Amino acid sequence: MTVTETETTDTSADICAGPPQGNRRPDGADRYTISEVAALTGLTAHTLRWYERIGLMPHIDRSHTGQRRYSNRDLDWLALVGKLRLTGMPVADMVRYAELVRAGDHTYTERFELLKETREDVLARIAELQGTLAVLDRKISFYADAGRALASERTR
Amino acid sequence: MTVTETETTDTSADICAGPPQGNRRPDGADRYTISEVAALTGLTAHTLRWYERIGLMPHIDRSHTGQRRYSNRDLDWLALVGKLRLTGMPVADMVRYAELVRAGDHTYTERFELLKETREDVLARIAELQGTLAVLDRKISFYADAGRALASERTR
DNA sequence: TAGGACCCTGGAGTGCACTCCAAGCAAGCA
DNA sequence: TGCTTGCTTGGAGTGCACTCCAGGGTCCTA
Repeated sequence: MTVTETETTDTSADICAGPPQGNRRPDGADRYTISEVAALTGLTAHTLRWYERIGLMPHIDRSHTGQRRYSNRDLDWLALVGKLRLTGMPVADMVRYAELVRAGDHTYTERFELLKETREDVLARIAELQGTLAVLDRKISFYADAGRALASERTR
Repeated sequence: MTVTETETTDTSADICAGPPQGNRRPDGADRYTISEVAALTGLTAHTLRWYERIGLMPHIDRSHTGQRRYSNRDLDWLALVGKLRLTGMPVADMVRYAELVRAGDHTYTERFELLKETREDVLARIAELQGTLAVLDRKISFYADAGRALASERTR
């Protein structure tokens, strides 16, 4: 049995994926230029090349003249990277994950652990934000009350 | 009527305030040194001085020899700043808010708007994170299934 | 009154995640 | 054939949020 990242192909369950990365080409005809991928992902061409340089991308296929040709699979990987980036995960950690994927099946457990840790981080982050939301809501209602008091002062 | 930030004194409703900023001194005896505030807030003394330099803090009281003496009110402000920082609000925006507070009552509406915008940002951020959580959960269960398959393969 | 811990300042340095640049090659079109 | 547009590279530059340093003053305790 082989544990690969092919499952990233399933993006059907994605909720609120940033910029709509709609018009994909069917598998087999999926050879996107860097600027097409930039448009599709919302990243700049600069950033895409940089991701590759630091090892965050698998080796991208090239045209006969050396230009990058991205596949649907590369797009899936970028979608995952985008999600992980949203969690605030440092790029270095994402590179580590990419290395594990490249290294093959024996890194399976480590990947699993990394994902579970990330999940915990995300839950903690959500809790933090909800705490902040509570503070914000108290302040907002304070200002709203003050606003009403000010208004009634004017009409008095 | 005066709309000040005295309401920040009420921290009773704070949920999950980062490092427990418990042992405060009673109002009137609240003259903390910079290192005490550092311990209380989890910020470094460097960062506290830097916050002051960029205008993120009100003017901090000084001892007769020029050393900073923070008050409970300063601590409250720092708690709010900490919350806003958690939302990912840029420091420049927090400085803007601080300026509005310093400027007085006539900035009331602007502050209100800023808080409401921030609230929207936080809600959007939470939604994003929940989207990421969904992706993470799918991947995690994929790995868990793969793990079970691998295990049953071994016992076969 | 000596020593060590703490505090002050302006300015320089750090780490991260991009972001841009210069110089050159390649493809499509008038 | 020239022009425009897009792609290539290594390396340098940017903006943010700290983080640290040098050189000096202050506080407290023995």
